[in-house]
Amino acid sequence: MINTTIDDATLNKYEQKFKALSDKNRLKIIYELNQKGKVCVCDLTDLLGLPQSKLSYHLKMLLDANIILMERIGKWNYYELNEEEIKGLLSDKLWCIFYPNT
Amino acid sequence: MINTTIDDATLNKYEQKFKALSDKNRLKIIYELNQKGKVCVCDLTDLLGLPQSKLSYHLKMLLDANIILMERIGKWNYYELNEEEIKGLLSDKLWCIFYPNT
DNA sequence: TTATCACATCAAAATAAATTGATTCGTTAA
DNA sequence: TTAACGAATCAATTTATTTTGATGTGATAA
Repeated sequence: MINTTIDDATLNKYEQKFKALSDKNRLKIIYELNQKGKVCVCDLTDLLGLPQSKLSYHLKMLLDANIILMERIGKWNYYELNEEEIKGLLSDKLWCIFYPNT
Repeated sequence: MINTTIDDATLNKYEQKFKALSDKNRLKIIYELNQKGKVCVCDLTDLLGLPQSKLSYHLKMLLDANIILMERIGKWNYYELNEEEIKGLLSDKLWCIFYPNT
């Protein structure tokens, strides 16, 4: 057997993605985005009861990991799940538990 | 629509599992365990070039998250992947990229 | 029995991530 | 224009995680 190894770029990439998923606030954000679809930050602060700067911080973690997508419309920033990315990452079983609306 | 929510125990559980996956050392451990099957700690220190206490720390993270399993045989501790758990967590696509021997 | 091996655990230090409140920036409404 | 709004960003602090080296523990071999 060839002694295969795993390249650093791949490790970094998945480290980042799992880090993004490894926080209760962010898991709740993902849950809410699945429930509501495309949501602006001001609505998410209400839904989650988080202060704005904290929410922005966590949204950025998820955005940088490509787990969510952003679209600016006027003065609102709308966020939604990047379903393709999430499905490439998580099992069907987990998707069903976590994201029951799909 | 009923305003469903997600319970705290579930959030805690997945937070822990994703945290366990969100570290390069631990991703490498998982990769090696997949390559080699059941491996004792002393062999893993060689394979990964990590000091023993550091390796023990990361193995504990993975063990606590139920991502790996341990068996003590004589004075050796053998670790292996908990494949069932991992497959319940990660997508097939990711499994293939990360764990090419299955 | 004692020495050694394989490993876990511990306490301290170093590093990283999250929280907070304030500030800034672009957009729109007055 | 300017005031207000929606949201990002920043600096300081708090909190959590990781690393390190040392010590402890149970199993085996001498």
